[in-house]
Amino acid sequence: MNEAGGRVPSQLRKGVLEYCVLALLRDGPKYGVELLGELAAVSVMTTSQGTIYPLLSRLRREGLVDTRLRESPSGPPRRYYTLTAGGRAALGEFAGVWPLFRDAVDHFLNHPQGDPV
Amino acid sequence: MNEAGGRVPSQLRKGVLEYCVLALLRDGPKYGVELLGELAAVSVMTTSQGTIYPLLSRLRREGLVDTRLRESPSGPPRRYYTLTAGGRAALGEFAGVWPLFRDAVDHFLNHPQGDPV
DNA sequence: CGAGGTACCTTGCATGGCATGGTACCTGGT
DNA sequence: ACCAGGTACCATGCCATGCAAGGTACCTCG
Repeated sequence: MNEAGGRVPSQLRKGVLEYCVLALLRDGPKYGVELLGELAAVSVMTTSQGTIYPLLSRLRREGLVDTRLRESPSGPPRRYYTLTAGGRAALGEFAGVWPLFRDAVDHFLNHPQGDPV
Repeated sequence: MNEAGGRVPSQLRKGVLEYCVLALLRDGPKYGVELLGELAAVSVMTTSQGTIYPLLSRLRREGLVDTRLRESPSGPPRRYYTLTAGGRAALGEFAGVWPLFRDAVDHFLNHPQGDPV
């Protein structure tokens, strides 16, 4: 259990983390641990290696990212992930659905006692 | 696969539907099919009986809702669900986390090429 | 008394986050 | 030469939860 947020965010991240990663890759190639850091910069998105690596493998298997192994200035080689055309398309699809979903949740949360929509 | 939205919304709903239901119950007791209808009023939240009934059973088991069987004016009796204090607390906790989560996703989606936060 | 509508519920599966544990590379100290 | 510690990658197994499919029961109407 994640102490910084508890049980709720873990379920929330389901199906969203994937697209946050794709979004981060718009800015250029990134490697696993780097992505972990950028996600954790927004604390509610903090996750672990046990989440990110299976996720990245899946993205690769589905052709949404390409990978390239590169030497590190200090440490073991890093696997850099780059968006493919398919990845860009998937991200675009999500960007279309997300606002609808977000507003729906806001709607349910913020309209007390039979407020008109 | 849900034709009205595809694979994305189904994963998005995970862990959120529960709180949308709790939010709907703030307005007073509701029964299963009624909740289905109110969720479907926002199309991205459309779901099925196979989702809602296990969910409601779980909420009851966890003490977030109370239930009461009542006769229907026409048809079989309906099981009405009411928020408990625990349910209200869970909803409040979610209402605290959700904006953080929502803004985080917006952040990742909307900040191109190294925009400062 | 059967057909159709309403309503409840269960079973089994698929998805995806997570804890845990393991491997390998590189550097720096002794 | 060797080992400790940091960095980085990856796999296994579990659990929560949405969903399709299928089942039961109540009520009304012809």
